[in-house]
Amino acid sequence: MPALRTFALCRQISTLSTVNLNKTINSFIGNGNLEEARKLFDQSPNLTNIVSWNSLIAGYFRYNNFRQAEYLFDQMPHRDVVSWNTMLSGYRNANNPDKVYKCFLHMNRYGDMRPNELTFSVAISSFLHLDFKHLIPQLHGLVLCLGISLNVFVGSALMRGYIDLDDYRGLARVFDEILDKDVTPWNVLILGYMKFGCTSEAQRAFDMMPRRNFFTWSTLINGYIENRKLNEARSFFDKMSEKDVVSWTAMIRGYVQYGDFMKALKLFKLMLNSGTRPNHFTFSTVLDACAGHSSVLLGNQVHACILKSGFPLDVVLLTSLVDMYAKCGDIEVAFCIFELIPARNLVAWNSIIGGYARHGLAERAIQEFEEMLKSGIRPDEITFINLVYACDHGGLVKEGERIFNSMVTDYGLKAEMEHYACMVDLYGRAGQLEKAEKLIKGMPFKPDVVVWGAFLGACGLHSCLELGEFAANGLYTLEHDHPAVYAVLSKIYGDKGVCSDITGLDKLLKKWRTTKQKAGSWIESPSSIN
DNA sequence: ATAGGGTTAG
Repeated sequence: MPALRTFALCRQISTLSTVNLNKTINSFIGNGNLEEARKLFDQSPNLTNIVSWNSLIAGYFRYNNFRQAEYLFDQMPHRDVVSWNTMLSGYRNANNPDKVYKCFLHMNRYGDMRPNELTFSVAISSFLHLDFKHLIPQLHGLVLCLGISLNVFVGSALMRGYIDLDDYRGLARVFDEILDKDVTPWNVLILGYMKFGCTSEAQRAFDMMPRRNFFTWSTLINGYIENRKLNEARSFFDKMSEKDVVSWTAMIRGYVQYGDFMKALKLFKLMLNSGTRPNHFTFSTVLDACAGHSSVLLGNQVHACILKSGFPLDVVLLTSLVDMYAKCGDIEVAFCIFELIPARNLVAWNSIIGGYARHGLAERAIQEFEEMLKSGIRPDEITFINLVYACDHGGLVKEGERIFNSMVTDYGLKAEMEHYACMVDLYGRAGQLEKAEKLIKGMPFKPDVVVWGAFLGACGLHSCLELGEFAANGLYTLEHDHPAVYAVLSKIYGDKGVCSDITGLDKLLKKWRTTKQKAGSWIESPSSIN
């Protein structure tokens, strides 16, 4: 009897100490003191239980010490479902879906462990926006087979999966099946409807949901922006009670995206007056607006605003400045700022090369390209669009041809529509119409309006009747009343003294005169934000 | 001890 009592007492003491040990370890981890936590853990091997192991593993993941987390996991005498989930969630937060996948397989194959809701919520959410997303319906099947209920976490993750897979019905079905929906599944539903372009369904969900939070409003507004409904977006944006930097920036960005630069800049001014402080996302977006508006005056004001705000000029911000000055016509200032960028990345190089290209400074564009290669940055498709564009506008036919070919042979990049359009323009301007024709005929996809337009323009420039008709025909198949068709053809016919054999060309010409596209200077007169 | 939504650069 006394022996039994002693045993019970010991047990109680040891249980208490284990709880205390866990508490102490956790408080060390909470303070970021992993070393102390580990020391304590190692010093009391007979007091550690599975909770302390799991805590330490989670702690190592939190501070990105994957090696130690994996080491401890391997050393564990027993693992429970929390141990596995901790590993999955650690890998998920480290953006390592590959390891999530392997760990999930391992858990089910050898772990003799039944996955729970948390397992699925973590696994599914790691597979979003990736090739792994095709596993998501299978995981859904497994959830059903195991009789696991669709709680808000699993449900929301699954909904996002179906959005990813463009499965409208999957999305709606999962939403219906979620038990005790809180605000998140509703938000995801709005997100999905907006992604599918169903703005009125999204609006209806917004109207009928029982509770809304900040994300609900953001999701609705961003959805309207995505669907080009700027007025709706703005009207909800104005009704939003607590706007933060992100919502302001998203709204400003929306205007920039659709070319309404002045509205973007005015909204930026409202933002400053509202007391919300811009961050580098905002500044970068606003500089984009200045660039689009081609107003170096506004750009200067924003530049001054950035300097005054004491905001650190990082690569992104400096690149936006380079782009802004280049697009506003001040390529020399753009270059000065470019030289200030300490660690130039691909986008920074592309900006300056693009700037030179737009200014017709082909040699300098190519020179910067060489520098870029020397610094070990690999060019991408955009780099080559800029380079070919530079050669096009600088009249460097041979060089353009060489660069275009090296893109494919030396860098393994695929020529896209814009590359072809530039090359056609390049050959066309130089009068090498046959080469342009050959390029068009050899394209792996159907030429678009820009390609045909460039070719047709070249035919007009060099008054080539036969190819001009070929080009006009190509353009006509895409757009029946493209004004360039009649303009260019009538010029060629005039030059060649050929009678129009297109029925009603004169009538069409008259129509063209009335619908002629408005031309405007790229550089607008400076104006202030008001 | 492990879990979920919105914004950058060409």
